[in-house]
Amino acid sequence: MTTTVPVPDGWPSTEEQARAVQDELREHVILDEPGPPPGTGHVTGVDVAYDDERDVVAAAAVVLDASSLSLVAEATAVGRVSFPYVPGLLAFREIPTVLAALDALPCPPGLVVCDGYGLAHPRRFGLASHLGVLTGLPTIGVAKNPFTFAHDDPATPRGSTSALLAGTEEVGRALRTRDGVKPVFVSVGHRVSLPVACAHTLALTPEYRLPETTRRADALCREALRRTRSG
DNA sequence: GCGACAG
DNA sequence: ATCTTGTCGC
Repeated sequence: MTTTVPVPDGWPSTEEQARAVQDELREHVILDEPGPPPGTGHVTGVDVAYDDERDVVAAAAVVLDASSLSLVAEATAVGRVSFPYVPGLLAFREIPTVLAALDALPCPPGLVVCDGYGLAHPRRFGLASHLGVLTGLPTIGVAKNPFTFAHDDPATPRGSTSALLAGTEEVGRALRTRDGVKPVFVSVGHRVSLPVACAHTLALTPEYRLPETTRRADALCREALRRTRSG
């Protein structure tokens, strides 16, 4: 079942408004909790796919058992594109529909894994941070690119890390999830520590570079978008 | 001022 | 993100 969502009332309509929202909500991020132990409970991946031509966005939330990585539940939602893509303001484009997909789940999500950044953000409030503050859930961000941040190449073996740096501040880590393959970029969202976020990411990558959560959420939201086009 | 820039 | 064929390899 796919739920349909409108753009929320009061949603920012300018970049200036959106940045002001980030500056305000940032105060509510919790950074001093370790987060759920890797391999226990639920882990949920969220992702979105777009059809800018038709102004449609589809989101998916996929709940896995953290220990076996088997499917527990999944939900999708479709909505209107709520913001243009602006680097640093990605959350305003994705969050309304992602929230609807999470709400449609029949069980608690546990840790939420986002496709993008949390703390590693120009104002230290990326998608994962934003989603965490709005839901109260523990969240992390796992991105495929280093954005504007600096990093050294991690050593070759899976599990190797290097700091993601904004100046001298460590805002995340480059984490090698497969031997010799381009690393992913992990940052903290809400209520999870950086070492625990990296441990979760490793637990979610037994076979591929990207976490099973995001792989499955990606496949599901694309399928939901296709159903929107044909049905 | 110019370019770069998560998805 | 999305547009897109074949191709090399496990």
